[in-house]
Amino acid sequence: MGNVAASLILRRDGDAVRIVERGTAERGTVERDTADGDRESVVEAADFPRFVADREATTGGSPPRWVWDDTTRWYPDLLRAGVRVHRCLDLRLAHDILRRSPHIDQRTLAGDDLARWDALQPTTAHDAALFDWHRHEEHLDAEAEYDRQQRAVDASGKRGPLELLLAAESSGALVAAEIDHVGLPLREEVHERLLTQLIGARPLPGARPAELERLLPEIRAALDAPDLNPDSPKALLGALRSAGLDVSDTRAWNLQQLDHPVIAPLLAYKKLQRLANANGWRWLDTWVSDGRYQPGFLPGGTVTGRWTAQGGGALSFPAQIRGSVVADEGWRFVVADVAQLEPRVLAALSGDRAMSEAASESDLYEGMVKRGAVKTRRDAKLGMLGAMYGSTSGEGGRMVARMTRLYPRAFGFVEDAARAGERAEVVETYLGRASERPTGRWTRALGDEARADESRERDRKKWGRFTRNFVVQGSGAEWALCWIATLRTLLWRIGPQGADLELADRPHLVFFLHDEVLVHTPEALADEVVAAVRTAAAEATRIMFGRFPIDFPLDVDVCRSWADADSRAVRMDDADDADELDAGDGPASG
DNA sequence: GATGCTAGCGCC
DNA sequence: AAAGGGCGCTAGCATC
Repeated sequence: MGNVAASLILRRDGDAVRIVERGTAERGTVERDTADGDRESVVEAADFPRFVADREATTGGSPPRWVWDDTTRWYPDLLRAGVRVHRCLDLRLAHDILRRSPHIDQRTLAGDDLARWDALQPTTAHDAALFDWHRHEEHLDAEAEYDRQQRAVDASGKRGPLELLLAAESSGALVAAEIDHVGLPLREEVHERLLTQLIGARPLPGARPAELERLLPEIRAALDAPDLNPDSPKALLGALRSAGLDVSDTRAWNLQQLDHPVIAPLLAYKKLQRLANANGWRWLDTWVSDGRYQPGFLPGGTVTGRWTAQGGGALSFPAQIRGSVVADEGWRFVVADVAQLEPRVLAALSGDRAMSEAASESDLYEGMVKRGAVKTRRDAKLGMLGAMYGSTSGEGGRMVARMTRLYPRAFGFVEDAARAGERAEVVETYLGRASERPTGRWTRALGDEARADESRERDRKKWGRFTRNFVVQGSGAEWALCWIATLRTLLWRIGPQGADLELADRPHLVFFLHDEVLVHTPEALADEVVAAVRTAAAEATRIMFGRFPIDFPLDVDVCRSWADADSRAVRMDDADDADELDAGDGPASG
């Protein structure tokens, strides 16, 4: 990720910020740069944003790296002050990764405040309002932790991949903070109109929306259950059974198979009720203001390294309401997603040439069909999903068995990961994020003495499916982090340059969803943004996999509304299997 | 009234 | 007999 001119290690000290500047004569070493020496300065909190802005502006070509305990404790304030940084090292996120890594000598990370670093949690907008800004972290010694981490990584034997992982993770933290800062453009009036069309006008507090109120008597009549509340799964299940329907749960997919007058209105009701609950008026009031939705992204929130979000449901933003996401006047969205990210990552991490050859097609599954490996796209997909999730029976299981002969390296790779998990071993992503160790009931299930017990055997298999998927999902998340980190840097160079131009004035990332990004950009710069998105993907591939031949083709759309980014929909229409497999197109694959 | 759990469904 | 991974979020419901 380029040469680092200097690391500036930050620590809050009362109402001031103490900054230790460490030259890095030799990248990654802990030795102090004797030519330059450590410089320590103390800056009043009020002057800190300007200090950062100056350093960002004056370090010609080689911006500093800000080393801080936790991006969520530093960066939002800077962004509010109009200051953006090029790069950082997030010690909290790095600590989490290193603490789990089997390549790290954990003694190297041990310090007086180890437990505090272990327990350090990101702050949220909610916390920020509750707690004084330096209450939690003022005693955390970033300099000591930084030194420990550097030593640990240097001695790990995996320095290159781990440094890349920590850099990518840290860049992700910057992206997340920036997205939360600017927000996703979402027009309240469009959303309200959409809700009104689908479920009726905004109801009075406590009342059901009109469309639900309309469906309710139909459902009750069809089941001869005049007081039924369909929102109660228990009551609904009872009513369905009383009506003579043979059901064991009330899932929509199961109800769909049944032939009964209640099914149509009930499924319609469930669908609309879900929308009203998850993304209705209350959601709008809570999470959207002044035309912006703030997703509350938490980088590294998942064991596999995928992000999570808190509160607003950002990671399950329904396709149904993406029409509310509308670019500003004179602006556009550039929407890009990767087709079959995880299968492609698997081909590369296992070094499976046959699979990477099939991946030279924009549709990996068609590539397999075209090369005669499988008969239909549907078969290819069932087999790939089965391999990544651990199907053992049914069509998926059969395809896994067949395709294992065609792609022994890729299929063997996930198989090995599953076996390792079943033996209670830790598995790793491509860059070295380690899976958590089994605890609690899992420890018992994975012990040697557990062999004969059926329920423990089930648990053992389940843990194997987790580690099987971990290596693929986690490595896919790493590719995606490299992608958005590079894209973020490229976007900053597009369009007019100037210190007075803030993030929201330029092309900027507004959403990230595992394998998909949204960039909000002035219309005139959209073509440049499209090129940047593609360049960043190619660069991510090179950074991760070097010369191994693997393609990560993107579907890119320039549009006014997220709903108009229809490459995904078109591809699913073309497919012969959109309805047979789960609602999406597989894991983070499009 | 607060808390923790499950069922169900949304996303990848 | 069947056996697909990772999440968040809501309402309902049991419990304290």
